[in-house]
Amino acid sequence: MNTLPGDARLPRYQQLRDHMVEQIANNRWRPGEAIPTEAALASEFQMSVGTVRKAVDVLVAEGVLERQQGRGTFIRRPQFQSSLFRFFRFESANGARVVPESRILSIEPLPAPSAVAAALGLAAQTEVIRIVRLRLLGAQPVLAEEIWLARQTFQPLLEVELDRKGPLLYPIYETLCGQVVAYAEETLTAESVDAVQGRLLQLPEGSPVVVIERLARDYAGKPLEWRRSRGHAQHFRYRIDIR
Amino acid sequence: MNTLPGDARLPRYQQLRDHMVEQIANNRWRPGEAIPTEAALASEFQMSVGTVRKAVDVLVAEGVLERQQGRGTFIRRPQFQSSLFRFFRFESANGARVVPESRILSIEPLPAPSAVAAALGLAAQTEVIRIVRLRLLGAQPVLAEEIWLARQTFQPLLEVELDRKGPLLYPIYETLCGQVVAYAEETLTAESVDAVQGRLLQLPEGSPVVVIERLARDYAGKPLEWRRSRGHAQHFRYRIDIR
DNA sequence: AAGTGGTCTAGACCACACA
DNA sequence: GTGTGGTCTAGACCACTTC
Repeated sequence: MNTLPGDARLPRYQQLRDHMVEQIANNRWRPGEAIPTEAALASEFQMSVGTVRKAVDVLVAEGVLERQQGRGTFIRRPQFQSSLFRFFRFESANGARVVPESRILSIEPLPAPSAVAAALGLAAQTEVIRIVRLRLLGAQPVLAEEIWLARQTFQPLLEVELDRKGPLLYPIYETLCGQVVAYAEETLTAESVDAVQGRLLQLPEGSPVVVIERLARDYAGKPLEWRRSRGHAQHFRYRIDIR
Repeated sequence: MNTLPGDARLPRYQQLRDHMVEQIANNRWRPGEAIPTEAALASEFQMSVGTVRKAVDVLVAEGVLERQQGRGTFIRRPQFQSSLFRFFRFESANGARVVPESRILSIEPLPAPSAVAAALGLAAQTEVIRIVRLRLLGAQPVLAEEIWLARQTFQPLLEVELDRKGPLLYPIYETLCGQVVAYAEETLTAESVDAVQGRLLQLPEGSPVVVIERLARDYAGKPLEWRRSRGHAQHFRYRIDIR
């Protein structure tokens, strides 16, 4: 038995939803784990199973939870490497999808430029870490990325050989820095590549490139990472259903 | 009282959902109209209100219906002109969003090229209508569009002065041809503009443009229109939330 | 067989729209 | 006030997973 915090004017299923998000944000439940059964939650918070189901429905629709009939309901671990696949077609010679390798060109602490500080919600000049890296298929560069992180939180990254740890950063954030990326906002634009980026991507200056800016947040909504990725427009294809 | 058609092994709420989609597809209910109340549907199909609510929930999530507390549940009329706003920022001098004007450059019947026939689900060489038009803000072209329609269904378009009827085609399809666009699939790509399109858009050859291909369908899923729009990448910005 | 989520019921009361 | 959708209850039984 327990009582729900939060605004009592809200529907009870919303209060429960908010409470569960908070549990996840506070690492009470970890990604991949099962939450208590619907019956257990109903009895803990003195509500009917139907109300619990409605709260869970909301979180499933938001992509936070995942139901598995007969097994339980689990905290979903977001699959962010799929993000690039939504935008860029990276395929090996036989047509299988491939995660491009990663080559880190630089990683260094520096005072935050004002745009980065604003995006990450930091005071101007706060120390941040900038990572510049290339993503490659074989020898061919396909994406150039700039990644910005608060130094205070991500200091451990400066003390390891990142390139040894594979192309995906978010699992590293989780194991090394205890930070879980839960949501992200992405903005797509397109532009003509400049000389610097063109050299990185081995494209003639003026070639069309697609730019993806991403702000990644934890379950509590706190900004963790800001990154800007540029890729050759020729690999870019994005499909969407509208109504 | 009534019985539901369809696969009786499916959950009853799914059967009701399918039935309602069929009603809409057959123009039994028109966009903007209210569907029967939940209580009426429950008694008509001999199920509880909770089951009706679940069927309606699904259709609301799919964007087909819209609930209005205290008023009723309505067939949603899709607002497709907002599609371009999702991708391109068209603003007047004072920052307000504007629907670009339309200037039709050509409209003519011709045998379907094979790619168009495939997209529209027509036999090769079926007669189709091709519309080429520019979208402009003031004197400035911002989008160039190619639009393909089955001639048999859209013949009335050839017999009117389309430019007199405003920049939005879908309301015209509805009033003149009785066709309601319900869903669409869009594919985004980017490329360097060629000489022909560059002249239309008043851009130097090689400038980056974003290409949107759209296949629009009616409620029954039948393809109605295939179009390809090109716009200057500088106006392109698309934001998305991921999890 | 036991435990989980999935479907469904029949009712209650609340919040909002509208005449 | 009447009618609509919105919330919530307390059960029942089904389908699937796991032991």
